[in-house]
Amino acid sequence: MNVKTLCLGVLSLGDASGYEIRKMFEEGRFAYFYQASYGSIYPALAELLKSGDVTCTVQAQDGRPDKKIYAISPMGLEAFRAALKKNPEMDRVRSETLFMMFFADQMEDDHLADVFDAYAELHRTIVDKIKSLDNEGVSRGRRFVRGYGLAFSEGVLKYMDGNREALLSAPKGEGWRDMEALRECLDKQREEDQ
Amino acid sequence: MNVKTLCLGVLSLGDASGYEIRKMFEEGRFAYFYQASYGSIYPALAELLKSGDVTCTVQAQDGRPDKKIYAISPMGLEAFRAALKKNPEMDRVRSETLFMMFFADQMEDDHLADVFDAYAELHRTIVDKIKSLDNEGVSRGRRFVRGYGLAFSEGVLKYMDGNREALLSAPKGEGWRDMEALRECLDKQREEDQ
DNA sequence: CCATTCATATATCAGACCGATATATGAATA
DNA sequence: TATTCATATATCGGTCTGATATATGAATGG
Repeated sequence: MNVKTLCLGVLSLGDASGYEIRKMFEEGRFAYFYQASYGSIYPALAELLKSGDVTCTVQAQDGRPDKKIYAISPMGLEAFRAALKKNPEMDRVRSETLFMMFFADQMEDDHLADVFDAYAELHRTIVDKIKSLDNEGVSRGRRFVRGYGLAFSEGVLKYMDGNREALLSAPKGEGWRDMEALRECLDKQREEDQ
Repeated sequence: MNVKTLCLGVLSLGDASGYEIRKMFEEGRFAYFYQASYGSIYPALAELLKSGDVTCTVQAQDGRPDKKIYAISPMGLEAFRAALKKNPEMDRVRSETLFMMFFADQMEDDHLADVFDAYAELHRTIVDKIKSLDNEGVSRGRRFVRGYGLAFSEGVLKYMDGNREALLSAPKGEGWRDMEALRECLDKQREEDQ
């Protein structure tokens, strides 16, 4: 599912500018489960315009650059519907926080606690945000992804709150090595190589 | 956190080949919260070798290509530790399933049910897999990310199981448009433009 | 009151990453 | 026996990102 399909999805709900589309993916309603940046959105819109999948009108603004409003075309809607008929690819997650915490034993205790607490706070913020949303007149698909997001953040938050001390106070485990042991290892290897 | 840092993280736990590193990210212990492919791993290892952050030994194998085993160096371990001292970037998630389900009203009912059920089954598989793991002798960081993953999948699975019928049977909402209404809209716009 | 930062707008481009592909083996499956 | 998968090494064209550029006004801080 490339960025052109993402843009068609957005436009299937209503006309929007490139700036607005980016905002939805980086800060708005899609931000929790998909991202797209200016670097891919504007080229995608240009190609969609070229292929006839979208149309574009320019709005002059007072004291601001002109605004380009994109609208999906029947051809574009058909292309989007075709994409919805496919089987989705596997989710792809990149969490620097979880990756770092996997190496908790190699982190400084204070920093580990900071990273942990910031992540918990982020989930708290997400829970509060989703709970404050009004679901009246909202499509079932949108309600579902909100509920999914709420269940996800509440679930991990509960786990984190209940395991904070267990993690931060646990003894450092096996399988990691400190600097001295590694240097000895490499020194010995260098001697053997000579 | 680029792929070189990811590789250093892996090698801080033990020596590994490029093939093994890729397996850990695409199928193994990191797959749920980070990915890296051959296309980025091999170039990253080459650069780490060049910069002295890793060392490499070649193992001949019977009837198979030679195996290159990479080991982290003291310099590399220092670089990884420096990375762990930083604040992590925001998580980035790309979920084609959630994006598609956001547009549930535009999906065919049978396909919507198929995608939903496949996603629920995936989470069930994750729950079973994590529950079957033996946590004895496992580092606290690793235990934490397992617990986090379990809480996440259990939480969303419970939500999905409890909301399946509500989603699949809900009436199609507002805010979307069918093909005919859109065509009318565009026809009218075209008339106005002439 | 002025400088800085943020928001609203349009874009581009160098660099990072991916997935398909290539090559070379053996093992498993139909 | 042919096909597919696993174990190994890589590369490269295509996609995407994030920083940057330009052009405005609004908000904030000194």
